[in-house]
Amino acid sequence: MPEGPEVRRAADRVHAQLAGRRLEHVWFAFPALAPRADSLVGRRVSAVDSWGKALLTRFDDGRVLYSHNQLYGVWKLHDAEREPDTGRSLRVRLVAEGRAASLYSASDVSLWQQDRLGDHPFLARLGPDLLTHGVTVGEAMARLREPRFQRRRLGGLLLDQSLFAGIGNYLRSEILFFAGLHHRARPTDLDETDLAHLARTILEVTRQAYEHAGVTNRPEWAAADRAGGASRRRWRFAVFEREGLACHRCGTPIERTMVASRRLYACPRCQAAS
DNA sequence: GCTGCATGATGAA
DNA sequence: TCATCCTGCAGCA
Repeated sequence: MPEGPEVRRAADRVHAQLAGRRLEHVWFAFPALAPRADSLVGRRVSAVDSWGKALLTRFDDGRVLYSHNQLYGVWKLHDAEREPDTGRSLRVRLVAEGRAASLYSASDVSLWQQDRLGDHPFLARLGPDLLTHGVTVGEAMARLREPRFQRRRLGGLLLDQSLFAGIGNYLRSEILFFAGLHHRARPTDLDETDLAHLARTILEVTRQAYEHAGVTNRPEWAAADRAGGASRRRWRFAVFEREGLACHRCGTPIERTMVASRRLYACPRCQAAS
């Protein structure tokens, strides 16, 4: 569940599974963490939330479990007595009052004191989370105008977690498409109207992905794709991974390029360089 | 079975 | 900007 919206959904699920419950069993695959597992037994899970792509499991003694799934980590919820059927490697298991949450495959996990979380090297550099920190359009515009960001090209800037935490590679393509912008455009190139449109699009596409389990395509376009027999991988997005297929807006074939060492998909007509 | 790629991030240059 | 690490999996023998 790689990008911010999916991580937030995972956090919601783990929260619903464990929040308020007392831990009966804690297991860590990591040598640095394993000795501390027993010290969590008896504590309650107070909340599970996310910040960008980081998932934070909070305990009632002020400690916080940080986990980052990178490309492959996944949380599974299950009954304590029932082992999930997965060939993946178990990394974390939290069992509270008979209910369990297990983290598989993730390799970046650490335990922090709540008041020292700001020392985490990754969290320390994160910008506001678009879903959890209640960013407004005006605040997003102001952030895009900050001197350290305003002259950078959007193709690289949107992936920078210090701008807004949680935007990943598929959201970058989707946001630029819905904003009608070329990846080489800079915030300074945009007038008030276009900057507002970009800010609103960043918030809306991210929110849409959160509410619809990662689907950012417009319902009517997705329906048309599905009617044509497209797989979820194809109908899920408006442009991402649609190289060679007709743009939903103008029919021009979608193009794929590498920008900042990542795949970027765009409509050469709707997102022409200005 | 092997290879390359991936919705990610880092550190060196 | 590039190589590298992390792990799983799709695609191809």
